[in-house]
Amino acid sequence: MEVQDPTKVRLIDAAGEEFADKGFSAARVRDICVRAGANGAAVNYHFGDKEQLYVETVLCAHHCGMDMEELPSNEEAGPAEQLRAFVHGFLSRVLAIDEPNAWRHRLMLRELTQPTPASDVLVREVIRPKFERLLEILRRFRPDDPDQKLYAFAFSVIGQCLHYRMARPVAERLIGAETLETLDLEFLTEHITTFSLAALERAASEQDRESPRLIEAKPSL
Amino acid sequence: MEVQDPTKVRLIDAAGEEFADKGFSAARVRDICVRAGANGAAVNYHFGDKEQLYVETVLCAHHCGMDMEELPSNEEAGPAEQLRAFVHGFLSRVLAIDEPNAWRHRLMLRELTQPTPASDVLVREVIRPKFERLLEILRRFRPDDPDQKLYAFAFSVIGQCLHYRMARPVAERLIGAETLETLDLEFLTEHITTFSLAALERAASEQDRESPRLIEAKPSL
Amino acid sequence: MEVQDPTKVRLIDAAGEEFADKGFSAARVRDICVRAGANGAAVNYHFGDKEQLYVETVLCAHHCGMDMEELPSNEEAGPAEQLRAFVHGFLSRVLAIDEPNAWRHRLMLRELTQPTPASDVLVREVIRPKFERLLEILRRFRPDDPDQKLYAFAFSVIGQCLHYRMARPVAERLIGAETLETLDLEFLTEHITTFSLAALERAASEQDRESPRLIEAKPSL
Amino acid sequence: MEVQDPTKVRLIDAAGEEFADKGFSAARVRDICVRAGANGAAVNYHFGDKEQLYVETVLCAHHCGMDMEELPSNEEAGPAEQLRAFVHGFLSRVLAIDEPNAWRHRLMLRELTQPTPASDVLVREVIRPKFERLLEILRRFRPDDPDQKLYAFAFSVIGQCLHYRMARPVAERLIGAETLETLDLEFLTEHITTFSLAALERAASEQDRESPRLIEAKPSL
DNA sequence: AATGAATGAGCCTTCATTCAT
DNA sequence: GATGAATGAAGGCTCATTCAT
Repeated sequence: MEVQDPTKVRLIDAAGEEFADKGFSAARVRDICVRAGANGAAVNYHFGDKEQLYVETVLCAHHCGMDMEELPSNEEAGPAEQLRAFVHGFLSRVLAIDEPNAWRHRLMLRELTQPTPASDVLVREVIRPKFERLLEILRRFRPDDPDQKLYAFAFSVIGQCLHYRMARPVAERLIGAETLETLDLEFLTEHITTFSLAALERAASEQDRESPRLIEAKPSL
Repeated sequence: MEVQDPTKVRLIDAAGEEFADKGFSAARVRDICVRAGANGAAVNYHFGDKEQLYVETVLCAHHCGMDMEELPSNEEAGPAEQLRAFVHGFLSRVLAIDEPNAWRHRLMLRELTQPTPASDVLVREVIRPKFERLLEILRRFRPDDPDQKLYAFAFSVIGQCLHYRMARPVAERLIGAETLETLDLEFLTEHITTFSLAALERAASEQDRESPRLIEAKPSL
Repeated sequence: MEVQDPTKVRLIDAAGEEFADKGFSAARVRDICVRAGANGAAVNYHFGDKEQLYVETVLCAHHCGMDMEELPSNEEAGPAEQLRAFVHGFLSRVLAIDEPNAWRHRLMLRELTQPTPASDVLVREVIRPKFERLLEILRRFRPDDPDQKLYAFAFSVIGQCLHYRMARPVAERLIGAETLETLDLEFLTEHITTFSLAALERAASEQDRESPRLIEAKPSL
Repeated sequence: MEVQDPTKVRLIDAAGEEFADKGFSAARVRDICVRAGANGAAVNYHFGDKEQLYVETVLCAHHCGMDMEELPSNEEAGPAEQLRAFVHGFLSRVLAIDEPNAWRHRLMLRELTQPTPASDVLVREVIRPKFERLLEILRRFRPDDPDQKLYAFAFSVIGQCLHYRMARPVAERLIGAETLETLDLEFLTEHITTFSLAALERAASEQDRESPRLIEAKPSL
């Protein structure tokens, strides 16, 4: 029933915003302290230096706030439903941008494209479990495909989702902010799930036709 | 037909590498000058300041080196072939990472996620034409879909491709560098084209049946 | 007969080591506290500030631990024996370096070369009595010499002894640590006493003959 | 005929004064820059950081200014004259305190008692040659003594000289500044030379009598 | 009596920029 | 056209000190 250290927490919260907005090198520890309402030496007192603050901020990003499980889906549901649940859960975090603690998502996205030593833990504890979960779902559609193919499927699903955060600023300029707003969580969940199901449910025989390099060599499978 | 100032060119080239590697704020003008074999005051002499150097570097990234129209697809080909050609062309740039001038791609990718004032021109002159071209292709598959839906299709295609650059560091850790190598240009062109065609070629009637809120009602799948 | 505050004592002991090793400004109060196993605010709590801690440490250096009067020489002994006893006592402290409380000696040596306000007391209570004692001894050799000459003799004796602490690091590099080890307390007591006696016992008449500006005149030598 | 860089030279000069006065850690680079009339970033521009400035300052201390050779003594002079010349030359630097460039001496004295990595060069290039020179002189007095004994003689000579710099502040308080002034270069040269000659010229037979530990064991030699 | 959290002054250093040549 | 020297602003960080408990 102990009250958690408010200064340190506020510091991490402020650092999260700054790091997510500006990146590590452009973020100023002074700004972080001001934002946290703390003294300019506070980060050095609590974290040693800027880099350790960054590490702790990234770790906190998925320890404290990323337990937003997308799992309302029962395991007994069909694979399509599981995929839809996965996409929904994934997108819900990808699209979260205005809510409090949104910096956690933005910061983790930064780690995806520009990994730092801090992202090792991130991959191990957050991303890999999620990736394995997706692979399981996909394997129910394509039990005979090699891993390589499954990976490509997984990346296709993930890539579609992530794109809405990664390239959001550009997307806004391309189709306008209002139109982009209409591509909301429900719409995109439906779209991406359907889009992906079409490929996954296509008969394996059809699938094989598509490999131009192996047409003669691989007759029936 | 004058030979361009070699120092200025070397400067932009060096700046491109630095900016692509480290981002704007983490890049050091001194490092850029050293890399270009120029004096420490060279960027200020040639470009005024760091920011203008960045702008010119970004502009050069698609003016000088983005002779990106490697699309050998004839207009008379079927839409599937056109899509394949588009994906192939897009992926070829996305996957280019080791070749000289690779910084141009990496730098533009940075602009996607963290747009700067310099990216306005980028969107207008490079990205939008490409996006429109993709929309044309997709519209031949789905002439009756609203724009909103077409945008979603386009983003699905683009997102799949871009993911292999955006999240490449993480992907390497997830499936291993060697396995990731096997997902090469040919393989991914085939995979993404097929994956997308499956969704695009599915009848619109099927498409519409998939209401996201009919989970229990969903009959067969 | 109260047991003295153990924390305060440990603090002074730790401070002594730090100050003797690094000097006043390079010593860190945090390191002192850590070394004393006390809280980081302990020195400010017990001593007010760093400077007062230094003063108290210097004072303690000769109050508590400088039971330096190990001179077993009887007053009735000849002056040569008294000189030997003095040199022995002085050297024994000068050469003490590894024993516990060695910081007291090292710290006082620092005060010799870089005096601080704290060294006023040191001179008055420790150094001057010792100096006067040496002058008494020397005066028995040279009752007719002026003070100026006696001072020079005294400084010659003291200078020879102190050199083995002052320039010890350099001496080690010059002749090697092992060879320097052979110049131990007994050896040096003998050497310095003999060396000095030779000068002291030389007849004053001889002494005066040695005019520095009679280089050619110098007869035999 | 090139004019030497004034800023860098002024910087070293100012640094010399500061370091000699306050030691490395207590010296402020800002003060050094102010004293040199240079910008606060000047030391970092010219030397990289404070530590490298210190090293260069120490090196400069004996490269540029320590070529004040005490050698007006001809090699053909007797050993006593050579010793006198050595003492004179050594003392002249030891006592130099008010003249310009005096910081060189004070700084090197600091290195004697508190050696830093920078003092390696100092020992090798400045101190050891001087020490060897002294040993040569002494060996002419005592050709049969072992090295150990010669070292002790050398340290006795050096110790007497150095004491007037090492403990000068304390000596002032002990005998008064005015009296200390009378112990000037000429007086001390004479005193220390005579003092040392008495010991050196004492017959070897006498010398041996003095070793109390070997009285019975070492009868005649 | 003693501590952990927090502070503020100031230091070293970095870095883009300018200036004289 | 280009450079080396020099600068000013600002950043991260250290450290002694203070305060509430």
